[in-house]
Order: sequence, then structure tokens, then C-alpha cells
Amino acid sequence: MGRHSCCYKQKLRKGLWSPEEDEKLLRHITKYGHGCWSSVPKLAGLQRCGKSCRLRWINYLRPDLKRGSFSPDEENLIIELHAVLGNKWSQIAAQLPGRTDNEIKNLWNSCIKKKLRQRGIDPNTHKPLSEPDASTATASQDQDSKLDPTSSDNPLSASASASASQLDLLEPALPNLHTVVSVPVSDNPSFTSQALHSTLWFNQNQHPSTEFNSINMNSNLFKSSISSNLPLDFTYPDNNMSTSNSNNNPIEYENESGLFPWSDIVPNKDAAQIGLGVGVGVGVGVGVGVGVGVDSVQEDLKWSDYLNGLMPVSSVLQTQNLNQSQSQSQNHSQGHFGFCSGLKDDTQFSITGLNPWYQYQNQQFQPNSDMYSKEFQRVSSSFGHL
DNA sequence: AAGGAGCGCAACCGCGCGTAC
DNA sequence: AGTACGCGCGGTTGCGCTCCT
Repeated sequence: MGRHSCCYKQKLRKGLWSPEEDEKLLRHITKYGHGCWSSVPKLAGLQRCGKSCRLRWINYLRPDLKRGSFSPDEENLIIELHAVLGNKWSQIAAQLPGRTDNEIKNLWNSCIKKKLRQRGIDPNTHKPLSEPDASTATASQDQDSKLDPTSSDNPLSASASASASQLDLLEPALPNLHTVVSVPVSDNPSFTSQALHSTLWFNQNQHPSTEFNSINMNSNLFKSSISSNLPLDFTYPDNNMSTSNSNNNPIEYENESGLFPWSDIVPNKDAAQIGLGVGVGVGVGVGVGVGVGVDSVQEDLKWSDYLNGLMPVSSVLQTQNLNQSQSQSQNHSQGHFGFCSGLKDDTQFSITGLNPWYQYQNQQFQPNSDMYSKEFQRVSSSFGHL
């Protein structure tokens, strides 16, 4: 254990790689593959340890690496993923094709941390800093007063007092949620409701022993269900969903990645009854959300339909600017908080306004519908335990 | 113009885990 | 079962560039 034997060997070069070394390594791996890394330097004629070769290949020479600075979309995604995964750089990198863990780690330590602090967010906990700067605090106070100026015990008001980011509004609603669904955001007209439908459906019929009504997302049972092979049955309405964001960068619906611990669960389209959605908005600002709804979407609706009034997507989808996104996220947080109005005040089961899916659900899922109100109340009472 | 500070990035280090023997 | 080894990961370091004074 500990130090590798190769590190004890003398006469091995360290430090920056020369172009000649790069060429040797590149030529060797291109021709033969890397195989056993410890043998690579010898076979490639390099005075390096295998570990150094591996690192150089992974972080620099790999042909599929994306060069250049990170896009706002990528930065946002990193923030979202970090909120869920923490310093699991390799797992975060797995969600960003062409980016390395080292690159992301460096970006985080050099740029994103700073940006979050400037916005009054603790980059480690993703919670508001204890003493936010005055401007942030003022802005958030305005948001609070719009949200519910009369409710002093409104936990959302309280949590938003330091900063009005999405993360604030979700705290302490989702203190230990370790689950992410990457919800695509697009201005692509072919973007259909199925794409929006990136919600994990939870079929209580197939597992009557699992009490949806009493599920507590903070419970160890729930968390262990999510982090292991669940006894619950999560399904994906659309398995092969893939779309693009407004930069036309593909956002893959990763249902086989390590991101979803339940990724090996067999999809079951017939299971969609009560939805438990856990989502992260991509490229539209800081937003981690959880949605609860009834699956009422049967037909495909075009993305343009949403923009034409079926759902109040608004301009939030058209910006890539983090600042704009954040301020918009504040607006949406208020605007769509009505969705939670059917829940008890202390439910704290909030929904991000950034996620079109939740906005869509907000419109479709009207409590005054007899069919849905029952279910809604059921769900409401369920999450009243939180 | 010179020097120091700050920053970004590439590379290294040390550890844990898995596997072969 | 114990040991050695290889791999991968997260944390850290150090170099070089840019900006500021």
C-alpha cells in the first residue's frame, strides 16, 4: 500500500511533460492501448512512472477531451452535481463528457467556490453563508416579503433570509437528498413532453409493503432505498431521452450512469401513477428540485406549446447568464410556490421553478381536479411528515 | 519598469480498494 | 488469510502567467 514501487525507482522524470514525451506516450497508446499502466513507460520508452503516464493521458492527451473554458451550462451543472455528490470529482466528471475530474476540481477550487461565496452561498454546504453580504441579504428579504410576508414561521422565509437562491429555498426541505435527475432544458421545438417527463415514477401498487403515504425522505429507509438497490420501483417514462440545451450541447438522459443508484431498475411505463420527481435544472441557474405529481401527461406536447402558454416557462430558458438565472430563479421560486400551497405550511416540500417539468406539473396538476386532488392530498399528507 | 500578490492549471502525493497470488 | 501490486481518487503543491501597486 501507500507509495507505489515505481515511485521509489530512481532516474524517473518528474514535472512537466515535454512535447517529445507526449508524442511518445500518445503514439504508444494509440497503437497498443495502455494495458497495464506500469508497463507503459517502459514500452513507450519513457523515463516516467506508470502513474504519471496514466495521469498525463487522462488529463491531457486523451483525444476525446474537450478543450477550452467551461460554459455557463457546464458550470451550473457542476454546481448542481456538487451539491448532491460533494467532492466526488470523478462522478461529476462522468456527467460532463470531455472534461476531467482534475479539470473540474481545479475549476471548482479556483472559480466556482469564489462565485458561490460572492452570492452568499457556502460552497461546501451549498447553504447560505452565516453572514451574507448586504446586497444579497437585501434582495432576499424582498423575495421573502413577496413569498409570504405574514408568515414569520414559514421555514422557507426563514431559509431564504440569507440568500434567495434555489438552494436556499430548498433548505431545509431537502437536507439529505442524494438523488439527481438531469432534466433537459431546450428551446428545441422537438423537445416533447416526454422529455419533460424525466421524473422517476414510483409505483406503490407493485410494492404494497412500501407505504408511500408515510414515506419520509429523511428517513434512513428512504435514503438507503435510494442509495442501494431499492425495494421501491422507480421507472423512467422515456428511456432514451436525449435533447440539447440552448447551446445545442447534448444533454444525455443518463439512466445508466452511476448518477442514478437505481439505474439498473427496469423501466415500467405502466407504473406511472404517483410521481416522485427529483430534479436538477441544467443550465438555467442554481436549482435542485423535487416534484410530486400525478402523471396526467399522455400525449406529446411540443416544446413550443409550453412556450405558447401551456406552461409559464418565460424567459428563464433563454438565458445562460448565471446572474440572470439566479435572479430569475428567485422569481420562479415565488411564483411557483403556489404548488405547495395545498401542502401543510410546514411541509417544506418545495419545487424548483427553474425546472420546466415542475412548472408543467404545476399547471397540469390542479388541486381542483377531483381526480387529482385526492391523490394530491394523499401526497400532501405524505410529505407533511417532512 | 520592477516586484509582489493572486490566480489558474498541471502534476504529484498519499491513501483506499480490488484483485491476483 | 495474508501480502503485494495496480489502479483510481481526492487533496495538495508548485510553476508560470497576469494584474496591481
